[in-house]
Amino acid sequence: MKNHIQELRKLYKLSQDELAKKASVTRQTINAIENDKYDPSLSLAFELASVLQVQVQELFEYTKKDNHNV
Amino acid sequence: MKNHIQELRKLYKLSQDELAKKASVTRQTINAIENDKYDPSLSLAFELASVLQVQVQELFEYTKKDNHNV
DNA sequence: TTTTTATGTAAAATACTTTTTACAATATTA
DNA sequence: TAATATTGTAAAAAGTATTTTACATAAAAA
Repeated sequence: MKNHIQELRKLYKLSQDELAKKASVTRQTINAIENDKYDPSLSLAFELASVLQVQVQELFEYTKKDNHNV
Repeated sequence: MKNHIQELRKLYKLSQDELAKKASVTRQTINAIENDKYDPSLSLAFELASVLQVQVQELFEYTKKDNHNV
C-alpha cells in the first residue's frame, strides 16, 4: 500500500504534528504511516482523506497481494 | 463506519464463504464485517472493493468516529 | 424428511494499529 | 551561534483485526 500523505501534507504546509491533531492521532502515527511502517486503520484512512480533501483511493494506492489461489 | 458488503455480495449471488475466498480471508471475517463487529483493515477494504467492483468510498460510509469516552 | 449449504457466534491465539514516553538528529529561525 | 521546531525512532502497553477450531441454527436442496 502506497500513500500520498506526506506530499499532500506538505502541499498544505502542515507539520506531522499539525496533521496528527487534525486527524485526532499522535504525530508518531502520522510519521509511521508516512514512512510505511504500517497502514492506517480504515477509519483513519477516511479521516486523513477528509482532512487532506481527497478521496481515499486518491490518497492510497492499493497494490494487490499476490493471490496465487484465485 | 457503515458498509454495503452484504448488499453487493447478494447482488453477485455470492455466499459469505465465496466472497471470503475471493478476498483471501475467512468467512468469519466477512461475517464479522457485515455484522459490524469491526471494520476491515485498509488493505482488506480495498480488496473487497476490488472484488465487488466498486470504489472504497462507495463500499464504506465513513461516519466520524463516535468517541464514546471523550 | 434427510442431507447439504449458509449463517451466526465464541474463545484463544496471533498479528497489526495506536498511544505514551522518551531521546536523538535535522532543519529552521532568532 | 543558540534556541526552537520538526522529524525519526524505539519500547511497552493497550486496543483492534484476523485466523483457527468448533458448535448451533436456519435455509435450501435432494
